[in-house]
Amino acid sequence: MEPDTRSRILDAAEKLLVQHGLDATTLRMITAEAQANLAAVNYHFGSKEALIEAVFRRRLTWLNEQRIAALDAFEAEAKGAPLKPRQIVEAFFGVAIRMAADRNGGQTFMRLLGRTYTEPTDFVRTFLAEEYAEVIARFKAAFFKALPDVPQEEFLWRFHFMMGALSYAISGADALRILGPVDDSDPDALYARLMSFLIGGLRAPLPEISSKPVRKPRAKRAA
Amino acid sequence: MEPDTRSRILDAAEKLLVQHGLDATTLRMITAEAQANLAAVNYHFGSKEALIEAVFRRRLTWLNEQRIAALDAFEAEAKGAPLKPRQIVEAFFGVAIRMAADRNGGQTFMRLLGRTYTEPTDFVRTFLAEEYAEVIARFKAAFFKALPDVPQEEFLWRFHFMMGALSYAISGADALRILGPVDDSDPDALYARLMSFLIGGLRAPLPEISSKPVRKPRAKRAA
DNA sequence: GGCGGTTTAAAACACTTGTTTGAATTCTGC
DNA sequence: GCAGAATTCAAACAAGTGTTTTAAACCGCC
Repeated sequence: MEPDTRSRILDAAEKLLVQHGLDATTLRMITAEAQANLAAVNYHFGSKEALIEAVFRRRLTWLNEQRIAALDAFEAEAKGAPLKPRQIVEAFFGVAIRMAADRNGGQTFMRLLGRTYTEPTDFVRTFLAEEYAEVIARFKAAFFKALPDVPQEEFLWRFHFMMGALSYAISGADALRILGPVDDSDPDALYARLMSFLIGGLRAPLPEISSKPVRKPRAKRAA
Repeated sequence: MEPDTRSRILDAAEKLLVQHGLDATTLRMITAEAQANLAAVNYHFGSKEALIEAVFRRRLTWLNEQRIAALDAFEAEAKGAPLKPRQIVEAFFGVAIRMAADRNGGQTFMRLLGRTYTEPTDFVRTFLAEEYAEVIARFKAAFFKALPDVPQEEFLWRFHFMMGALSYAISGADALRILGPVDDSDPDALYARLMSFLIGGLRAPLPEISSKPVRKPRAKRAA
């Protein structure tokens, strides 16, 4: 209860949004959790949409700055030479995983982000796109330089797949409970696991794609 | 307008749920799209929750039956020998991708499923868990047989990551628009891309989990 | 025909949503 | 102290939610 109302609302909103989703989280839930008056959110933020945007922006800008900083560091170290794919993956996804490991709010936020990425309300999507624009451009360039023989479109898809794996990695045991009981308490282990999976997927042999529909070599069941 | 009201409602609900999410989709939107009366959904299904459950169950049971059938076919072919990891991946994820390629409703549903897996309302999660129970058990067993060196927990995580990649693969251009313009019109290409990525990730070298004192001495390739 | 069960229709139900209002209260600088 | 701004508060707002109700229309069938 110590920080000011505005911060308490942001924290409460972050926590509840990841639990219930964007639409199912009501202002009354948020203000109750934040021990603030209902009207406070409209007073401090103007609307529910603006509040949600503030929740995202608060951490997302920082996250992407960290990503770019990590990339800068690797590139300075490389002195113009192409980076190793592993370094680029580390700069983008490692930073995210590390933020997700931060019990001090970062974990909550990353789960929210992972969930929202595929399920965007329109206003969140456009806002996410602009917030990601710079970091995406930087990493695309780095990857094309590191793996010049990988077609652009192919790489974009793999990057997309990697984002999916990251998202599920962060949402963690919530969804994993469907598969079976696992331990997600060790962030270092999760980091190592995800990294090796991502690198393996990124460096997989390029698929053979013909422009015309190909017959799928599939073993039809005998039954 | 040809089929009966119940089917029209199911189709309309499926279409709208993937567009707006579980909570943001209202019964009035659904009944308007289905050209049915508002009360029809409560008459035919009992409640909104029951309708959503029916939307999922209609295709999900069939999907998982297909997965088990595909696994059965491979196992019959192998005559007791362990399957190749690629076959198991094909049986689980290939079937899903192929259903997602079906423009005749399957695509819509798979996007809905991928989105819902990480963002589950409580009742959807418990229902998903029971609907997945059998297929998960079968595939866990097949994988453990095929890759005896891989610790169970390690495999569960990789399976989880693969689900994430699948989910993003299916949600496709919607989310990819953040990365840049790509073509997701060719389902065969998507299938080939995802498969090679998944196999690459699954067969990646096992990570070294340093935090635990017990080391895995046989940390060779995962397959 | 007309009847019984099934389906649709319109309206109202009780409730929750985000937002606004206008008066109290607290804080700030002097 | 105290004016003036900033913040909090309780209450109400209009609009939208899922659900229920009641009557009307439809259907197959003897």
